[in-house]
Amino acid sequence: MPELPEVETVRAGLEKLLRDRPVIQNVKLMRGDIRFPIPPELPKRLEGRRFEAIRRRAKYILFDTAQGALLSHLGMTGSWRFVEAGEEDKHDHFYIEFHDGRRLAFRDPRRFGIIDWVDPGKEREHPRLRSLGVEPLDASAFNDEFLFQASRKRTAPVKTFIMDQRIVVGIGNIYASEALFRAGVRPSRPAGRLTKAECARIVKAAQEVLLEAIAAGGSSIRDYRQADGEEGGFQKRHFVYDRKGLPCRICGSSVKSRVIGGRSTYWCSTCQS
DNA sequence: CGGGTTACCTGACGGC
DNA sequence: TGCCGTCAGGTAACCC
Repeated sequence: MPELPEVETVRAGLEKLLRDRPVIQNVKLMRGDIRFPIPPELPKRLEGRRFEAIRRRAKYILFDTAQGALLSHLGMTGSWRFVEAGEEDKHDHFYIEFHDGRRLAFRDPRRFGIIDWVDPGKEREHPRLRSLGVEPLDASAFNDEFLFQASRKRTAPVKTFIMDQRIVVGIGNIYASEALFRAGVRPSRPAGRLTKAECARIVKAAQEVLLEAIAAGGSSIRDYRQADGEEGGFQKRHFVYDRKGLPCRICGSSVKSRVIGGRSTYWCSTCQS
């Protein structure tokens, strides 16, 4: 579900809402049965501490404390939300209760999310973080030369390639289709046959679409909400995603869709080659 | 190693 | 109304 813009929106929202750095009074584990079990020692790591900073790496959010960090991935349906009395849900996996009386819940109906603990100084070797590729908004790392070199001899479709988190992080199923539309490159093109110029267009398009989506608060298709509960607004500005059979917003021809790499993929066969 | 498929889960939606 | 099939912002574990 959430890709880089949604995760970044949630991170920024949490950072703002927790700016006064309230002390964590207690952590209540409700159910630990997500993809990988929630570490049972989470409460003792967090209680009595405060979040010194809230950062993002790829689609992960890191909540820094003085003695390590809480790591979260939202999977498809994960969310962080402040929950008032009476707003509890059976899909709440744990609550973080602050001294000021607020209660932050990690909610994840489909349970594809990840919660883990990162020991101080061990970020680079953490199993979930160590194989991640470059940040797409880091222009010094994600550029035409990088994408061109990384894609040589790769036969996978370019859409699958740019969604590979070991290459470049943060791009998921929505923004892969949207970026390739803007770049004028068909998603089925073998990555290894992209020209340098096409790589440059893909990099620029991906950075633009991610930044615009962040500015709009992300895309709310189904579950996703910002940290304050509001919907994102970028879904209104999708050119192709979820628009099968509808007219291309540029040329009017019917938007195409088929499964590539196991994921629904959208493109305009007139605008993209 | 690269590339392809399957599995993990719940809930929403459309067709009958 | 209800039942059933399909699909969903992701990723890890397999297989070849």
